[in-house]
Amino acid sequence: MTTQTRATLEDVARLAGVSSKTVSRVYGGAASVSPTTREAVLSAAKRLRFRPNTLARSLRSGGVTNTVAFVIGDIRNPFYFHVAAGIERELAERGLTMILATTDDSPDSESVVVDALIAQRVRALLLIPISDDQSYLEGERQLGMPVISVDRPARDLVADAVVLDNRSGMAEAVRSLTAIGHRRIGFVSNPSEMYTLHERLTGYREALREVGVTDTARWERLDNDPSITAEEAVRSLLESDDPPTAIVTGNNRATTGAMRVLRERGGDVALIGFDDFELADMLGISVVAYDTMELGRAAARLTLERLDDPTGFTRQVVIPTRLVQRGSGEIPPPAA
Amino acid sequence: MTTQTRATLEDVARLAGVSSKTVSRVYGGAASVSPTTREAVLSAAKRLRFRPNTLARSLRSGGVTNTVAFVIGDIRNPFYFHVAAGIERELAERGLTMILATTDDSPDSESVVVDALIAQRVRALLLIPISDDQSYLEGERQLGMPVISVDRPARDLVADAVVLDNRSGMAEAVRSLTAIGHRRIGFVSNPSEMYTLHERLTGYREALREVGVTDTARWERLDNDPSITAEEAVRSLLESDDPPTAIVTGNNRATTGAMRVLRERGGDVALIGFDDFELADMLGISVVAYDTMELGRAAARLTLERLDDPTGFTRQVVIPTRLVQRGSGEIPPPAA
DNA sequence: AGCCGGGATGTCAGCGTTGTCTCGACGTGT
DNA sequence: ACACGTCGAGACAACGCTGACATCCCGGCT
Repeated sequence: MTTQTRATLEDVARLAGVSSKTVSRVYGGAASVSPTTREAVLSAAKRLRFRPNTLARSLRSGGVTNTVAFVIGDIRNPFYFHVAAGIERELAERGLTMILATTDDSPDSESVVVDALIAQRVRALLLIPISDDQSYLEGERQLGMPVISVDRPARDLVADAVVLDNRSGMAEAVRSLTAIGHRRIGFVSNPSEMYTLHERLTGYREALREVGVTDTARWERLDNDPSITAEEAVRSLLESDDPPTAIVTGNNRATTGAMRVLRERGGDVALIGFDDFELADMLGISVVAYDTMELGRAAARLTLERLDDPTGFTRQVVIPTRLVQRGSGEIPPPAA
Repeated sequence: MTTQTRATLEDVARLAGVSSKTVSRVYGGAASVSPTTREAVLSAAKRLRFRPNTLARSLRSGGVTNTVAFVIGDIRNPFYFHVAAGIERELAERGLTMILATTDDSPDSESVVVDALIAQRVRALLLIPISDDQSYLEGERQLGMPVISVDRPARDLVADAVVLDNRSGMAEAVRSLTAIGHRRIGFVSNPSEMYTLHERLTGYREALREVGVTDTARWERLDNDPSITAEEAVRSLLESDDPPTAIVTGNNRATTGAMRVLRERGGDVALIGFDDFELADMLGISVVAYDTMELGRAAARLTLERLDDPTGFTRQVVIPTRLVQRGSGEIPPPAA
């Protein structure tokens, strides 16, 4: 009574009394099939619970699937999944499916994971680069596979990319602090990815240089040693000979860490974080915010663009940031 | 100079001077190939940038892919993502890939989305059911497709499931409140899914009945009207004739809402939320917590189990909850 | 010398689908 | 009555791969 095996075009054709090609035509759309035949086919298909086999279809039609891969480092990071959400949304509108793959933040596994995806003949590749060389993708690119780099540019590979306006976002934050009189401003970052850190740090230095502060090294705490937490970094800053009157952080984990320390110490040090986070409004934390989902959407749009025009010039899309003032960033320095 | 089309087994075979079957054997693993030949094949493959075509392989070998689908309502919900993370982790260890699909919380699109996934011949189907009838999956189940229901049981379908211990989790929370003297306890929930809401509400009522409180209706605010926010619900509760001295919430959005209202009113009403959330520790909010990733991991393990033993009895895994006391839930009633 | 076993390789067909080509039937215009 | 175009439908091959089976060669045994 139960079908042991899945129905194929042939099965449907046999039941409907037509050839398999006719069934194919019914599903394929375009070609001409008489209404009577179409009906017969559809009812047979329904009876057999027929589902066209996308695999076979893809194989026949030049190996093109409707699947796009998004490669991320660590799926637990909420940042990544907001981006993924944006991608998924935008792709779904074009009937593309997103498949998510992770490298567990291990640079070595990046190319392994990507290889597996290519073996699955994904239609395009979106990735947050973590290895320091993406040149292994050059061949794919030449074969027409769109490669889109997200959150940071690819290394040694010409590829479309979507990045944040890291530098000016951070500069804006620091300027808002110097505007109210701060000069000694700390920069704290958790171990984090080189590119974004570098850009944000540059923005920080630029903004301070504008008000004549050039020797910022003593206020920079960017330990890439994962054993040193942002909390410790902030404590060491505040206990130094020349403690800052304000702190900016390089990412949201650092912001939370800094927040905890500043809270327990009482609140006269200003704080502005990079990356918005839930409940930041409630906690009164000023941040450099941006539309995380839009980062994904933009990446997806770039993908579609590249699919439509494989030989076009590669583009880099920059997502703007904005300073959200909620209190913590508007605390003036002690002696004004 | 650039290969215009992707290399196939044939191409590699020709270059290596062997038959395509031999190349297949090199990649397939098991069979015996002399070291010399293997070398020749591998170097030819490398030269041609050959990547085996998983699609073709799957097609040939009975249409089985290594892809598992996870169907969720709204990808922006962080809850889903933690679950997805758990699934991905657990599946990756077995070489399975997770593909994420969303229904945009529209019950009607559930079966459409699932259909598309089946057309892709996914190996198993994990879903957070949102339509009120999953019987359309019965055929697939009979064809041996594992169907795992996550966070709530499937409707009208025998399927493995992973759920939270909603009822006793909530009961524990309420008991902790009655233990310190609360009797008038409000239950506030945002519009949310029926099953979990029902279970949690039942736990709430049970715990109150244990201390002789049976008429709880006046303290229940479970508007499924999305236009009524949790904030409003809490306000209306507090302004009623018989205001509660403590509030429990049915999900994390409701918790945040309640928290905001209680904060602005000053803090003599106790609050325990269902679902943990980031920074809850910092805000001192007591919650019923559970391991979100574990929910996903358990679902994935169930999937693997069902793949290994397609005819075994279906199981329901219950993820335990635990009460995390952080202050807001330990506020005693005014007149103790 | 003749036979057997087994390792290394090849041949062939077919997985489910669709592109290409072909064929028959029917309608139209002269 | 005949040529011609159009439309619906089928036959066949092929997409890239692997399972089943065949073949070949060589060492070891009687």
